[in-house]
Amino acid sequence: MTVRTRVAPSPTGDPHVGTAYVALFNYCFAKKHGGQFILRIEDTDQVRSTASSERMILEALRWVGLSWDEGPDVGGPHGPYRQSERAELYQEAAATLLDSGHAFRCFMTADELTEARAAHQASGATQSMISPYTDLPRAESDARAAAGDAFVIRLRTPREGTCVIQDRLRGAIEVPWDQVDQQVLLKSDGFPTYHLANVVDDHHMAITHVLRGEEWISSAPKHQLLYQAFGWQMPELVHLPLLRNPDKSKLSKRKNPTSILYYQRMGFLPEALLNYLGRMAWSMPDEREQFDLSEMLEHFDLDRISLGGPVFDVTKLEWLNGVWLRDGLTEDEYAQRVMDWAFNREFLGQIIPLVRQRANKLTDLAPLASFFLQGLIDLKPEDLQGFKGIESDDETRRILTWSLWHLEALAEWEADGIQAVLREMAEIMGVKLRVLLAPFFVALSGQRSSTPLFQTMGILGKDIVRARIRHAVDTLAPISKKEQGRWQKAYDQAVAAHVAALAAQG
RNA sequence: GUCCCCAUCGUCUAGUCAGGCCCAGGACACCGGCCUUUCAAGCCGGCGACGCGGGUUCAAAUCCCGCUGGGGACGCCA
Repeated sequence: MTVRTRVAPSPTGDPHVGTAYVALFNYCFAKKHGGQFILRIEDTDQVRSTASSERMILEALRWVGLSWDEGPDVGGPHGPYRQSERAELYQEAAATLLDSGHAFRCFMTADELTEARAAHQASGATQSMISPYTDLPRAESDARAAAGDAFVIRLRTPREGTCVIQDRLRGAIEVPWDQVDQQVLLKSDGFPTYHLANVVDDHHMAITHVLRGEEWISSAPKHQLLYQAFGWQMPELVHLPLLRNPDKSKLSKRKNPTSILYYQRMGFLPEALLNYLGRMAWSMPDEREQFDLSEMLEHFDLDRISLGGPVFDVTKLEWLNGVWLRDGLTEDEYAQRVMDWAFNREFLGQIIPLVRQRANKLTDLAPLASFFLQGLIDLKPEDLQGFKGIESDDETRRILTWSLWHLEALAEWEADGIQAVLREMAEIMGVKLRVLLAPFFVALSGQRSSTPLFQTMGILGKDIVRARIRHAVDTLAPISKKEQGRWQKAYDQAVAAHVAALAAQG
């Protein structure tokens, strides 16, 4: 049997380093065994999936040096490789489960569900919740469906006994069945959830081994149940430890830059980033720190995976990147990398229009544009003090923090959208736009005035902006847990009040 | 709260499955020194961990149990 693995990112945001980490291990495992590595796009969330996210994820994975044998861009014998294009397959699968009694229709509305969940929680129940439609006779269920009542299809789960799943790294894992919920398999929009789609696709794509994040362990019983219901052979499960923030929680963009694009923009080499990800939970037999993909592949062994969740330590990544920069490249290659990174037509082309009116000589460009080429900006508290219209450090910190939160909601990171969001923020906070913006100039460029802010932010990119703003806030004073909670509440209320006011206006 | 996973320096880890070679090795960071016109880089040195308690054993970082701690899941997200 040929080993076949896959990585299945969801195109709902920026390319995540965790995706590259999981992809790397899947790639190495498949290739080590002479097998194939597949890339599949899990875009069953109609609301959040975007084409641009998918494009960025593919580009980012290629950038770090990964490639796949089958995927939406390269095709393959088991396509299509985008779940939104495989809808029929899941519908059929769901119908099969309905007929075999392994699944049932649930007619609860979203509101009913929310209420039931609250009641369930309040009751102090220690078992998973059960739908009132679990045992609705099939004829009645069919009748309601035919009448046009909205429904989802849920998995019928055993209520007694213990489920045993096998994890390649951990051995047997036992989960009481009464803890396993009646997972929605098909949503009311007719699209499958991850759970159904992933089982159906892994089977049809002949996936033999699933290397995925540890966060999936708790849904493994449901997946196993599905394989059994379909009468399919289940792939071997390998749950990888999760990448962590410095505080040990699951790596998240609120606490740490997680986008591959950020590390690219910050001047990390793809080889170094991939090398570093290969050092997460894994080590070379001789413990060497620097290695490339082919070397990792040569020595890859699942048994060398350690199970403690590794903290993604940017400082060590920086050191490793330095090693690559110093020892891994010839001078010509180095020069080429610098050009690829920022000294190219495309990147300079974005910056030139912003600086040319402000410069009399080419030498004027360096001081005007240097911050486009920097990482974090070195700031002293005084740099962020004495703004007209701002009374205190806390006000500055709040302006920056709230604005950052507000910007998170932006679907597409470009100047016009950024402008709209910040204008709205000024209104919400009841300050003039120019007052609100003043700290941004310093936080982002280190100077009181610079190139036009919104366009500048667009070019810098979401992650650099986020990192610099956070750094500026920290320069004045790090946000304490208490403050975080208080501000979040106040922010939510202010936004709600603003929305209400707008609605009242008509 | 319930269930599940995990546990070696601050961080990444070797060693754990096949107990003795480990009063625990390497790397990052930090501190000190050497080199050097400066700063880096490099080299040398220092600091620093088997979470706790019970067992099993001649012998435990390694095996077993409990506790504690950390993490994850509990969505018509993935």
